[in-house]
Amino acid sequence: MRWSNTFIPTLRDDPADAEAVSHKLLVRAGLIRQLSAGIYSILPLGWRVCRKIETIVRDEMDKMGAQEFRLPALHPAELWQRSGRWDVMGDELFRLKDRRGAEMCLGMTHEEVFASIASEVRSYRALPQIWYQLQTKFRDEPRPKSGLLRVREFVMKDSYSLDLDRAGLDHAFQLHFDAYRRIFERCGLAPLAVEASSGAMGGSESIEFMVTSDAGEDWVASCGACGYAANLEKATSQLAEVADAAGLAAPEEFATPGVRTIEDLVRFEGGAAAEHQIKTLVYVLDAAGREAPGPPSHQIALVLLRGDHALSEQKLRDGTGAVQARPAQPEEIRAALGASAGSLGAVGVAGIRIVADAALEGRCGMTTGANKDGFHLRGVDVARDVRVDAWLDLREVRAGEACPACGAALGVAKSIEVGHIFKLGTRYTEAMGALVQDEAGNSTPIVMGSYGIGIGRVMASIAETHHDANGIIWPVTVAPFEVVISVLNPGEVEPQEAGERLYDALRQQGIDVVLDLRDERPGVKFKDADLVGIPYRLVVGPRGLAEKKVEWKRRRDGLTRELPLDRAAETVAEAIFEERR
RNA sequence: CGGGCCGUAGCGCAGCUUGGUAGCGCGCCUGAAUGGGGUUCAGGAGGUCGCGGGUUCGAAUCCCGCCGGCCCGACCA
Repeated sequence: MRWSNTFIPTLRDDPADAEAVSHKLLVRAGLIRQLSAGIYSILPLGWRVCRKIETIVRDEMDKMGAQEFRLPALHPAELWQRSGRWDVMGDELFRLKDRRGAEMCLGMTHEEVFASIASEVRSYRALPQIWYQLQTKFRDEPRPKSGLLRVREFVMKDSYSLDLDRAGLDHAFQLHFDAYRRIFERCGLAPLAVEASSGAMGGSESIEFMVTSDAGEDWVASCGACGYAANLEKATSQLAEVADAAGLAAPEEFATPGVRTIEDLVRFEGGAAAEHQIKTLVYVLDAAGREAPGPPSHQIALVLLRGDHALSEQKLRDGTGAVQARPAQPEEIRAALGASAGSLGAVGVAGIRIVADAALEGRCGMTTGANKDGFHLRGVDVARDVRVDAWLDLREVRAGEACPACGAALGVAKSIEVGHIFKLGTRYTEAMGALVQDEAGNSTPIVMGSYGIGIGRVMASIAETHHDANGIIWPVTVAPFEVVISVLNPGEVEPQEAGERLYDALRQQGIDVVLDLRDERPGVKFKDADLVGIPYRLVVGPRGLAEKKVEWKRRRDGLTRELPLDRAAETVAEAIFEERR
């Protein structure tokens, strides 16, 4: 390609509405343009990067024996109604009607479609299968942000494993785990594989691939000592024992005028330290759970935590089976408990579901609200005074707490989710009637797994982690071009011809090269090459040409060498072959 | 969905308080010089001032409504 007739609209200024580094750089370097909130056009340079990422993904998928499909993006409502997700997915599912008024939606993922196709698999002998596609997903995110990191329309590699049993699923899951490792590594990323919540997807086990970055939106707890890593939605830690004072014979009410928060009560004369308080939160859960179809019903629940602990809403959802969980409104709280936030407690409460964090188990001498505005109870013995329906892990882990595996201090870092793999089980295959006959002739639902990688998010994550003050620094494996030849005096015959010869020679070696013959000042070409992030630059200018040499510069670290003109193509090609892997 | 900020040329912005024929920088086009890190000079093109309504002799500017975008929060497979 020639730079002059390739559409590379670089910008000098950061776009005003961009915050994330990758957003600024991808726009400035001319890879993407925004069309609407969370909707982006991929420009030629961006598309080159995406295609290289896709090629790596396809290569690794094909290596595990997966077969590529192309499924529709437009789905009939009926499909989603069958799995129950039509009601569960809420506003995130783009819904529309066709001309006859039939309800449809745009696919946010493809478990339903693949499972319905899988219903044509009738015999265990046809298993296992791994099916995949690269295709556009639509999710009406409440808040798109950070350029390509969180969007409403994006391309995903999604794959689905079909197996006769759990052991088969475990194997397919492991194949994906290993393939994902290689894919990200080849893209220049080193994501952490972390335990994650499966959320509304359902299933028994899931692992996210997380790239540490401030632009990320998930928090990951990880242990530098033993390698334990988990999304904060799932992470646990070891807690130090708290010594309780001898309890009272019964809870004792005391006046606490003006006390509204845990902190207030810590400071209050006759109050209690936070770890000796019970935090009482009121939540509204949809009780239907994820198995039952139809619109969910709602239920008030009390959520109890140690005073100094924070609730993880995802753990609450996971622990209770709720799909939605939201804090109750003040009126709902008053109706349920007869008091307002600040004086709430679970002692003596009947007829309301009570879930408690495991850290409260066996505690006594605790202080909590009395369900009477301006009053609290002290001397509460949890086992004796509170009717707990379920003990759950509800607490959000904090940095510095002890690793559950080895006891070392956990770190917590912001991360971008670039991939997620799920062991789904039989939820979708049962719903879609994807049953096979096993060896004994019994009909049994296919066991399914699902696995996703966001292509655009991978591209943005690379930009997010590979850049400097001058622009992006693409790894050779995904770079829009591997080499740029900057000809400094394009108006003169000799440099131009030298540039063209180099260009032809590199093309012949199979190198992805762009020739910059634009009538621009050298500085402009250098700035553009750096901004766009091309890994290698060859400079053909009068200075070197006088000695039959060209300058070879590596973007990554600025390493510069003089190469003899007649050997340059060969030398550069060798270096690139080395880095392609 | 709650809170905040913002829509003026391809990009970045000023003008709005105090209404009077729309401006700056970059980029773009033409010409000249220059030629190893966004060079310089001269000339030029380009705008329904987000949309609709109102007030006014007159609205980018004041008022009302709507739409769109960004950030924080809620939410998020």
